[in-house]
Amino acid sequence: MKHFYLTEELAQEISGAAQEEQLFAALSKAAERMGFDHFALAYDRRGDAETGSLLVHNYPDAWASVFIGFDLSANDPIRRAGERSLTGFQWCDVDQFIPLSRGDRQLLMVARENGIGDGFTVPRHLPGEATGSCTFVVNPKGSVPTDMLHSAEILGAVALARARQLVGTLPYRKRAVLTKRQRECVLWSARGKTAGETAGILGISTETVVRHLKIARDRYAVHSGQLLILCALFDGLIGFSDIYDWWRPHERAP
Amino acid sequence: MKHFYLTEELAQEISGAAQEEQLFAALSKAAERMGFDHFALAYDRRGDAETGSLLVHNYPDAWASVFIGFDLSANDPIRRAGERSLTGFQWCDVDQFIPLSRGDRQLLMVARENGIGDGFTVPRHLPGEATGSCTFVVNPKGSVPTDMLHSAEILGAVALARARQLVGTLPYRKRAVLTKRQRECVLWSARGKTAGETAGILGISTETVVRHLKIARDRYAVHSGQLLILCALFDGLIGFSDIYDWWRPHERAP
DNA sequence: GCGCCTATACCCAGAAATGGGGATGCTTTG
DNA sequence: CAAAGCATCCCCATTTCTGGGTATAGGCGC
Repeated sequence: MKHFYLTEELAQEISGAAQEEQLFAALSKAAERMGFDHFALAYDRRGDAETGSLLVHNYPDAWASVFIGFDLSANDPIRRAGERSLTGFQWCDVDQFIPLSRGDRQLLMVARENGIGDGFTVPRHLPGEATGSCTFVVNPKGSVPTDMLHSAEILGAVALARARQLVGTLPYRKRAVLTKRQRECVLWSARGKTAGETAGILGISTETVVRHLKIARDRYAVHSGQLLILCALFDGLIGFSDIYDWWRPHERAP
Repeated sequence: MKHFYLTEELAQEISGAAQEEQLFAALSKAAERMGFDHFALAYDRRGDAETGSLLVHNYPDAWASVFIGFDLSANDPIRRAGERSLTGFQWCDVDQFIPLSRGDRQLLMVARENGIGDGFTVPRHLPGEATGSCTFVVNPKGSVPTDMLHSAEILGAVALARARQLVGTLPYRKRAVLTKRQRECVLWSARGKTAGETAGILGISTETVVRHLKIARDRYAVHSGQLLILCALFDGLIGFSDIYDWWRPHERAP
């Protein structure tokens, strides 16, 4: 496969980028070599806009100023589609992932007028920590080099992993010392049970459950049950999958 | 690169698997060809344990029965690490992602006694929809074929994408299940603020905050504030770092 | 044995959440 | 344009949480 060595070389460069500038250079080169005209790498660690996000791109100035200036990203259908795909996808296929509203189509039209044609986006998500995407774009007149999508998928993933390293992960916090019983009470609380229900499940009195939860809150020095389970979740005392099945999927308004 | 054609061929087989049995066969073959002894593919679409999850593996019977029978997966450190990594990772490196408790190490020891040595796990997450992982494992005496990790990463991702297709996607739900104001209220709630405090922060009445939170709970069809913020967290409406600074590191009892 | 921690249980009082009802402007969307 | 959704405010009653005090029994290590 003729592209393999190229991909390998570009991946090395991307993952070796020590700073944003080098990442820019490496991705610019990667996009060009693959036959794309632009790239955009966005990594968003939630909550901390200053140090928690990274946006590197070589979009045309016109589009960049429109897209970022007007904060169109909030309604970006590509971003929404990225939340529904495990793998990279071509923009012309987004309607396979999400329905496009009139506003969405309009946004894509405006993009086209600003030099942004079709594209290929590699999404990655870390539940509770961050979302990111790496996009390669061609001009409106050009077409996506479909024989390079495999490479684009790999390079996008590499770039996102590097972005996460540059941005930094969330600081680690040591596990709290909760006893077994306390953890059980926290877990059932996280599953939406009231103290009374938990008492029934564990076969102890409501008062005791209340007491366990109070001690757990004290341990974490928080004053609300919400924060308590977030602490426990972040500590790894409980995991998302411990609670997946306890809130029902339910039908939401179409 | 000598592995390239192999990877390509195996990827074709995996992504072409029409049913679970074929996926099993394709992944068995892939694991073997790469120099691994076992594989395990887990895909968990939220909320529907019966049709929403897929578990395919060729682990030794002893370990499979222990691991699944005793539901050790709930405490699996590999699973937790997978929630903290954008890319595939080797098991011997998990302590770079999460701290290992004594129980965690014990679990890994037990695994080792049951024929499960080191491994390489490819995690993928879709916030609000599912989490999955594809793992390749070597025997305790063997060692992970590090020159094949690139292939493993690709094949794991392909397998997970196929698993998602087999399991089916969740019916599309637009991201803004919650309006901006509702999200704000949820966020401050997650930060441990009461409705009254949130009202002060947002400059609206307490009643309105209460109403927003009620609507949010209704949207997710849950009955507690705890579950509400977990839903929001899982949906990606809020992130850990949104709340990280709102619960104090606090000194815990030594 | 003694101290420390844990699990268990109970009481109280105030604060907060939860689940209903209704109403008004305003923007967005089809 | 008309319908839908959003943000805002108000009322109500009930349940649950939260924080404080107190106590007994058992396990564990020193």
